Amino acid sequence: MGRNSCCVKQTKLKKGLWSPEEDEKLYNYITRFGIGCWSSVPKLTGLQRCGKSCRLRWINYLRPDLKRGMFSQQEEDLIITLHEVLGNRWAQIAAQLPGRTDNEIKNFWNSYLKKKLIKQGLDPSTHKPINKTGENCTETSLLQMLEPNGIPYSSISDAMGQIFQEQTEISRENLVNKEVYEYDPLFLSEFQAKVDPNGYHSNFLITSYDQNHMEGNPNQNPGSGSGSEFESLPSLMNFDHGTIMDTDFSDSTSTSRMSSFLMNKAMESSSNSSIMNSHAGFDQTNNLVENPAAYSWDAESKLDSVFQFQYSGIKTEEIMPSPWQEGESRKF
DNA sequence: AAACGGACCAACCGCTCACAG
DNA sequence: ACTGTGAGCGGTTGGTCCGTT
Repeated sequence: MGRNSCCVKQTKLKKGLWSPEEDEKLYNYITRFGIGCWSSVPKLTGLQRCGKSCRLRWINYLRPDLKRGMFSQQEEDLIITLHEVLGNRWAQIAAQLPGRTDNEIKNFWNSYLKKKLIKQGLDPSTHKPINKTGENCTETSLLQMLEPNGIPYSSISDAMGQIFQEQTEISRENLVNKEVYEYDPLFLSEFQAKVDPNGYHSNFLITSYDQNHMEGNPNQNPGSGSGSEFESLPSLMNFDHGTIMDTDFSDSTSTSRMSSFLMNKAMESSSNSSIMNSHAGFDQTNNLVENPAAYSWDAESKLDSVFQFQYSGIKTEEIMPSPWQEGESRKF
């Protein structure tokens, strides 16, 4: 039995979407004092929010190292591969994708990747081909398989649920026993070894993944300079992703959803660049300096169909858009 | 133009874990 | 060992957008 939500304790606490003013309060506080005790943040900032809500808002939205915009093909492949090994451990998956949040990845998985795997005939839970005997299938995938044949979901759902749950648990247990929790390049190599050469991941290749970057060594991020800047602010290094990297704010649709607070930050400093790199800089006193390029993007810019994705300071080849990037307009 | 439904995603909720007292 | 508290995680929900009818 869990405790009541912290937001329930105090009836006056506000819920729902954050206003630009609230964002600004939280942003100013964290950038000035760093991350400390979240439960005291509402009191210190004057926000009518619970600490939990403040933490979530910072992690998922306000923190400077967030990468916004669509997922690249590489990120997409990495998520699929990590999910195959880690399951729904979104935080651990997010730890391997700097600038992405667990919530973001979880939403991306549920809204797009899961369906993509199903379309490819793969079970999204096991990542194995869906076969007609139901072996290696989850409830969902089997239901999808049977439903077109005229068998109603409801008639088989309950009966199959337990069986599939057991299978999933066994599979998960094996993964947990691997104790793969931290980034390990050899571990990623193992991913490749596990990839079915005939399956979806046949083209997947992790190239030059920078271990120093993953270990939070900011000096291994040539060209950006952002890592070393963050190194000077230990209190802000308590992120899930301990590293800062170039951020692509080029996605116009996602920026349209930014709060006006962040948008204002952008407009203030977007005089000379259409697609900006996001660099949060800090001065000698560990205060965040509003770098002319920080939080800046051109709200009018459209994402090129072919764009460059900078990963760990290593520029990858041009990445072709995902099918859904080509075929449908999507918001990210 | 209005109604409807699906997709998306920010935020919440319930729970576990870690840790201090 | 027990209890209280805060942090963090994963599942779920509800509001909004957008395409279709």
